[in-house]
Amino acid sequence: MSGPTLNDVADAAGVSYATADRVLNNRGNVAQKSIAKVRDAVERLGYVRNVAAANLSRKRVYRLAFLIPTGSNAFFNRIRGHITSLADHLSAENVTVEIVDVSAFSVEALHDSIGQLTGRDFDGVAIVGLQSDQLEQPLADLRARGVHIIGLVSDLPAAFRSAYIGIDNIVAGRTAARLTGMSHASGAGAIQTFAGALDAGDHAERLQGFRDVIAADFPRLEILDPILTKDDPAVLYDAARNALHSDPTLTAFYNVGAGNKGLINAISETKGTRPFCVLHELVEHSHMALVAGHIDVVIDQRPDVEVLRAFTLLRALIDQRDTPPMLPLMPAIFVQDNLPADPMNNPMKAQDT
Amino acid sequence: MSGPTLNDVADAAGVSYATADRVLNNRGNVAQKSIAKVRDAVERLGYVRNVAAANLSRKRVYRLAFLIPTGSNAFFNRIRGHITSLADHLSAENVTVEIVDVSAFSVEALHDSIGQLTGRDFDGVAIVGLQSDQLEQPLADLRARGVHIIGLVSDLPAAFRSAYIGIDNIVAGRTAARLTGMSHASGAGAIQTFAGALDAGDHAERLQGFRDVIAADFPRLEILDPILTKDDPAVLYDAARNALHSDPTLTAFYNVGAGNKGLINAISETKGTRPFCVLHELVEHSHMALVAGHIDVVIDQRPDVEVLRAFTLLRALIDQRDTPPMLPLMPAIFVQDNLPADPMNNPMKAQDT
DNA sequence: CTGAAAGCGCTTACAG
DNA sequence: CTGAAAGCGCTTACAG
Repeated sequence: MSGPTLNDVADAAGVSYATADRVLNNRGNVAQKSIAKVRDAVERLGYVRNVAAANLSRKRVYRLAFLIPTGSNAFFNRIRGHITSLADHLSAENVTVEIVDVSAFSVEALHDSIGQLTGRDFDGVAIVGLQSDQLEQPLADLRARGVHIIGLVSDLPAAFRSAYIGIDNIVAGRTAARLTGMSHASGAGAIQTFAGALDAGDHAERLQGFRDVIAADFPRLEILDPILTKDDPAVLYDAARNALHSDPTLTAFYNVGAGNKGLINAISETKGTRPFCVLHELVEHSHMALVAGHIDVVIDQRPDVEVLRAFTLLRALIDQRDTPPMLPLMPAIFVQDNLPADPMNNPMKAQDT
Repeated sequence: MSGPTLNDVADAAGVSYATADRVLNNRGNVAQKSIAKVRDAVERLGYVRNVAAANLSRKRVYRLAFLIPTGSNAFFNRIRGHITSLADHLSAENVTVEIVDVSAFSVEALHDSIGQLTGRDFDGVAIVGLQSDQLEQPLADLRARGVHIIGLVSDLPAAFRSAYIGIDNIVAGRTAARLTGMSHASGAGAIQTFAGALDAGDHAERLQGFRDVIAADFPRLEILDPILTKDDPAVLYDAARNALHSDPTLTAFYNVGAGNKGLINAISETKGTRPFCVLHELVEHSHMALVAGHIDVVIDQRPDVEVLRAFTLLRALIDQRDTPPMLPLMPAIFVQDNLPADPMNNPMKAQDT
């Protein structure tokens, strides 16, 4: 069962255990001839290292940090919850994690936070990033210390992180459009869109995916220009209320950004029929709105899966293992009937994708 | 970081390492007084056993078996694929798995297969079950040998297995109904349903969930009685073709069962508009049909997650650990835009829910 | 450049 | 009922 051990390899190669270990872990200081013999033996025996044993021996500790935007944003609170709950689970496997709060949307704040990480002796960090070359220097410094870096939910400058974990926002927008289109049964309609800001990459991308699908497959639907909300519930509330009252021809609402509480409140105060309503991220209030029938569809990026993948990836990176193949993450569609039982939607074992 | 070890516990309790171990693992033969002292020390120190070290030491091997229905059923082929790919991953952790083929839908065949397992020295088995008291005897025998048993996808008599992993089919049917209803934009319509057979519990349940939602929230939609297909693509093909030609008032198709290839073929041969179409299980042909626009929605039970959970649960059971909390599995909704990149939809780490 | 040895946190005989 | 010791497969000083 257990396959050959390093001992078997060393024997087969005719070298000592220590030497076999050296070539396997590229510790250097080994004669070419020995390297060849060991490599050969590994090949022949099909040796595969026992990671559990290795970690036990090494007393490997994984010191991880997550840089997460602060604020009352329900989505990031959910992310926080997933991190803590997984960290809890993983404390038995010698991983410790620290969640570092960063001012949302501020390049400067992020720059400084990354800088502060540098002295801290972390092994790996996951960062909810921004696209700005101002971040390159602190990221490079961090990396120079041997810290592994990945982007989470929102990417960092690509050359300065080992991987990115997040959904494709164009796909998320397309998915929203598909369901919105469906809901019109090939009838005509007008869709009011909302966005936080259009210079933030992800909102623009979602909107674009949305437009692409509507244009291609639902040509009878008109998309009204997005109302910009700064993701502020109060702005959403006013805008939605106003749209609801002043434009009875609207057949759908689509908010690509946050601040949904305001949108939901505006809808719930309206009597009679309402527009078909799609928004992003399953959090407590969107969950409740789905159940109450105030909205129809939530497109969710599965933060539980994202967090789980972040841990898996970071550990693999730290162990210098091949990183497991990470398929693109696809957004999940929720209606009121397939809602997860647990409001936190906990990663159980999480194990599940 | 690493917390207290059993050594610390033994010291604190004033007993030997071996004795501490005995009470922790309930090996018996320990004085009440010692037990109390150890329990107390564990409590005080917050000791938590290092599973990796335990397994390393024990040379624990997990011999698992999966009993899966044979046949060309694409869904079960997908299940098989997930099992093999995960098994591959887990071979490094000393788990071996054998997939045992069983004739589909046959209580006798299942009875015999379970019987044959009894001599085989497995530690845990996952069985795609049937509800029949004929299975109780062989299950009881198997269990008497210390084999852990769980139901997978379709349950066994509940008293004779430790857990069941599968979706709630009523929920699956409700979800299908929600999307079907949505697609009518509060217009009227008529839905042709298809089912393999109505005595098979899961089909009846899906249909019921479907009916419940339509009746409650989409009263203008009429549900036609299901055409029974035995999940045979040829039957589906003929029935769908016939319905398409003879009843132009149909606005939707819903197949609760398998045999979708036939349904898809019938639709793809039809010119002009077609009914809105919802079916179950994402497999190669339903995936392609979604992409091609022959169907609109696939409700999927996430076999990757199910298989992953089966492994996790079986190992926990075998280790006599508390089984991780398993939230009810919710069906996933796929449209052509949020389809997984990998046709096999591999459980990466799978880790994800 | 190479080896022998201790130790990671546990389990499993074995001997009292 | 209790303990001392070997061993699981590795890594890490330490000594050549």
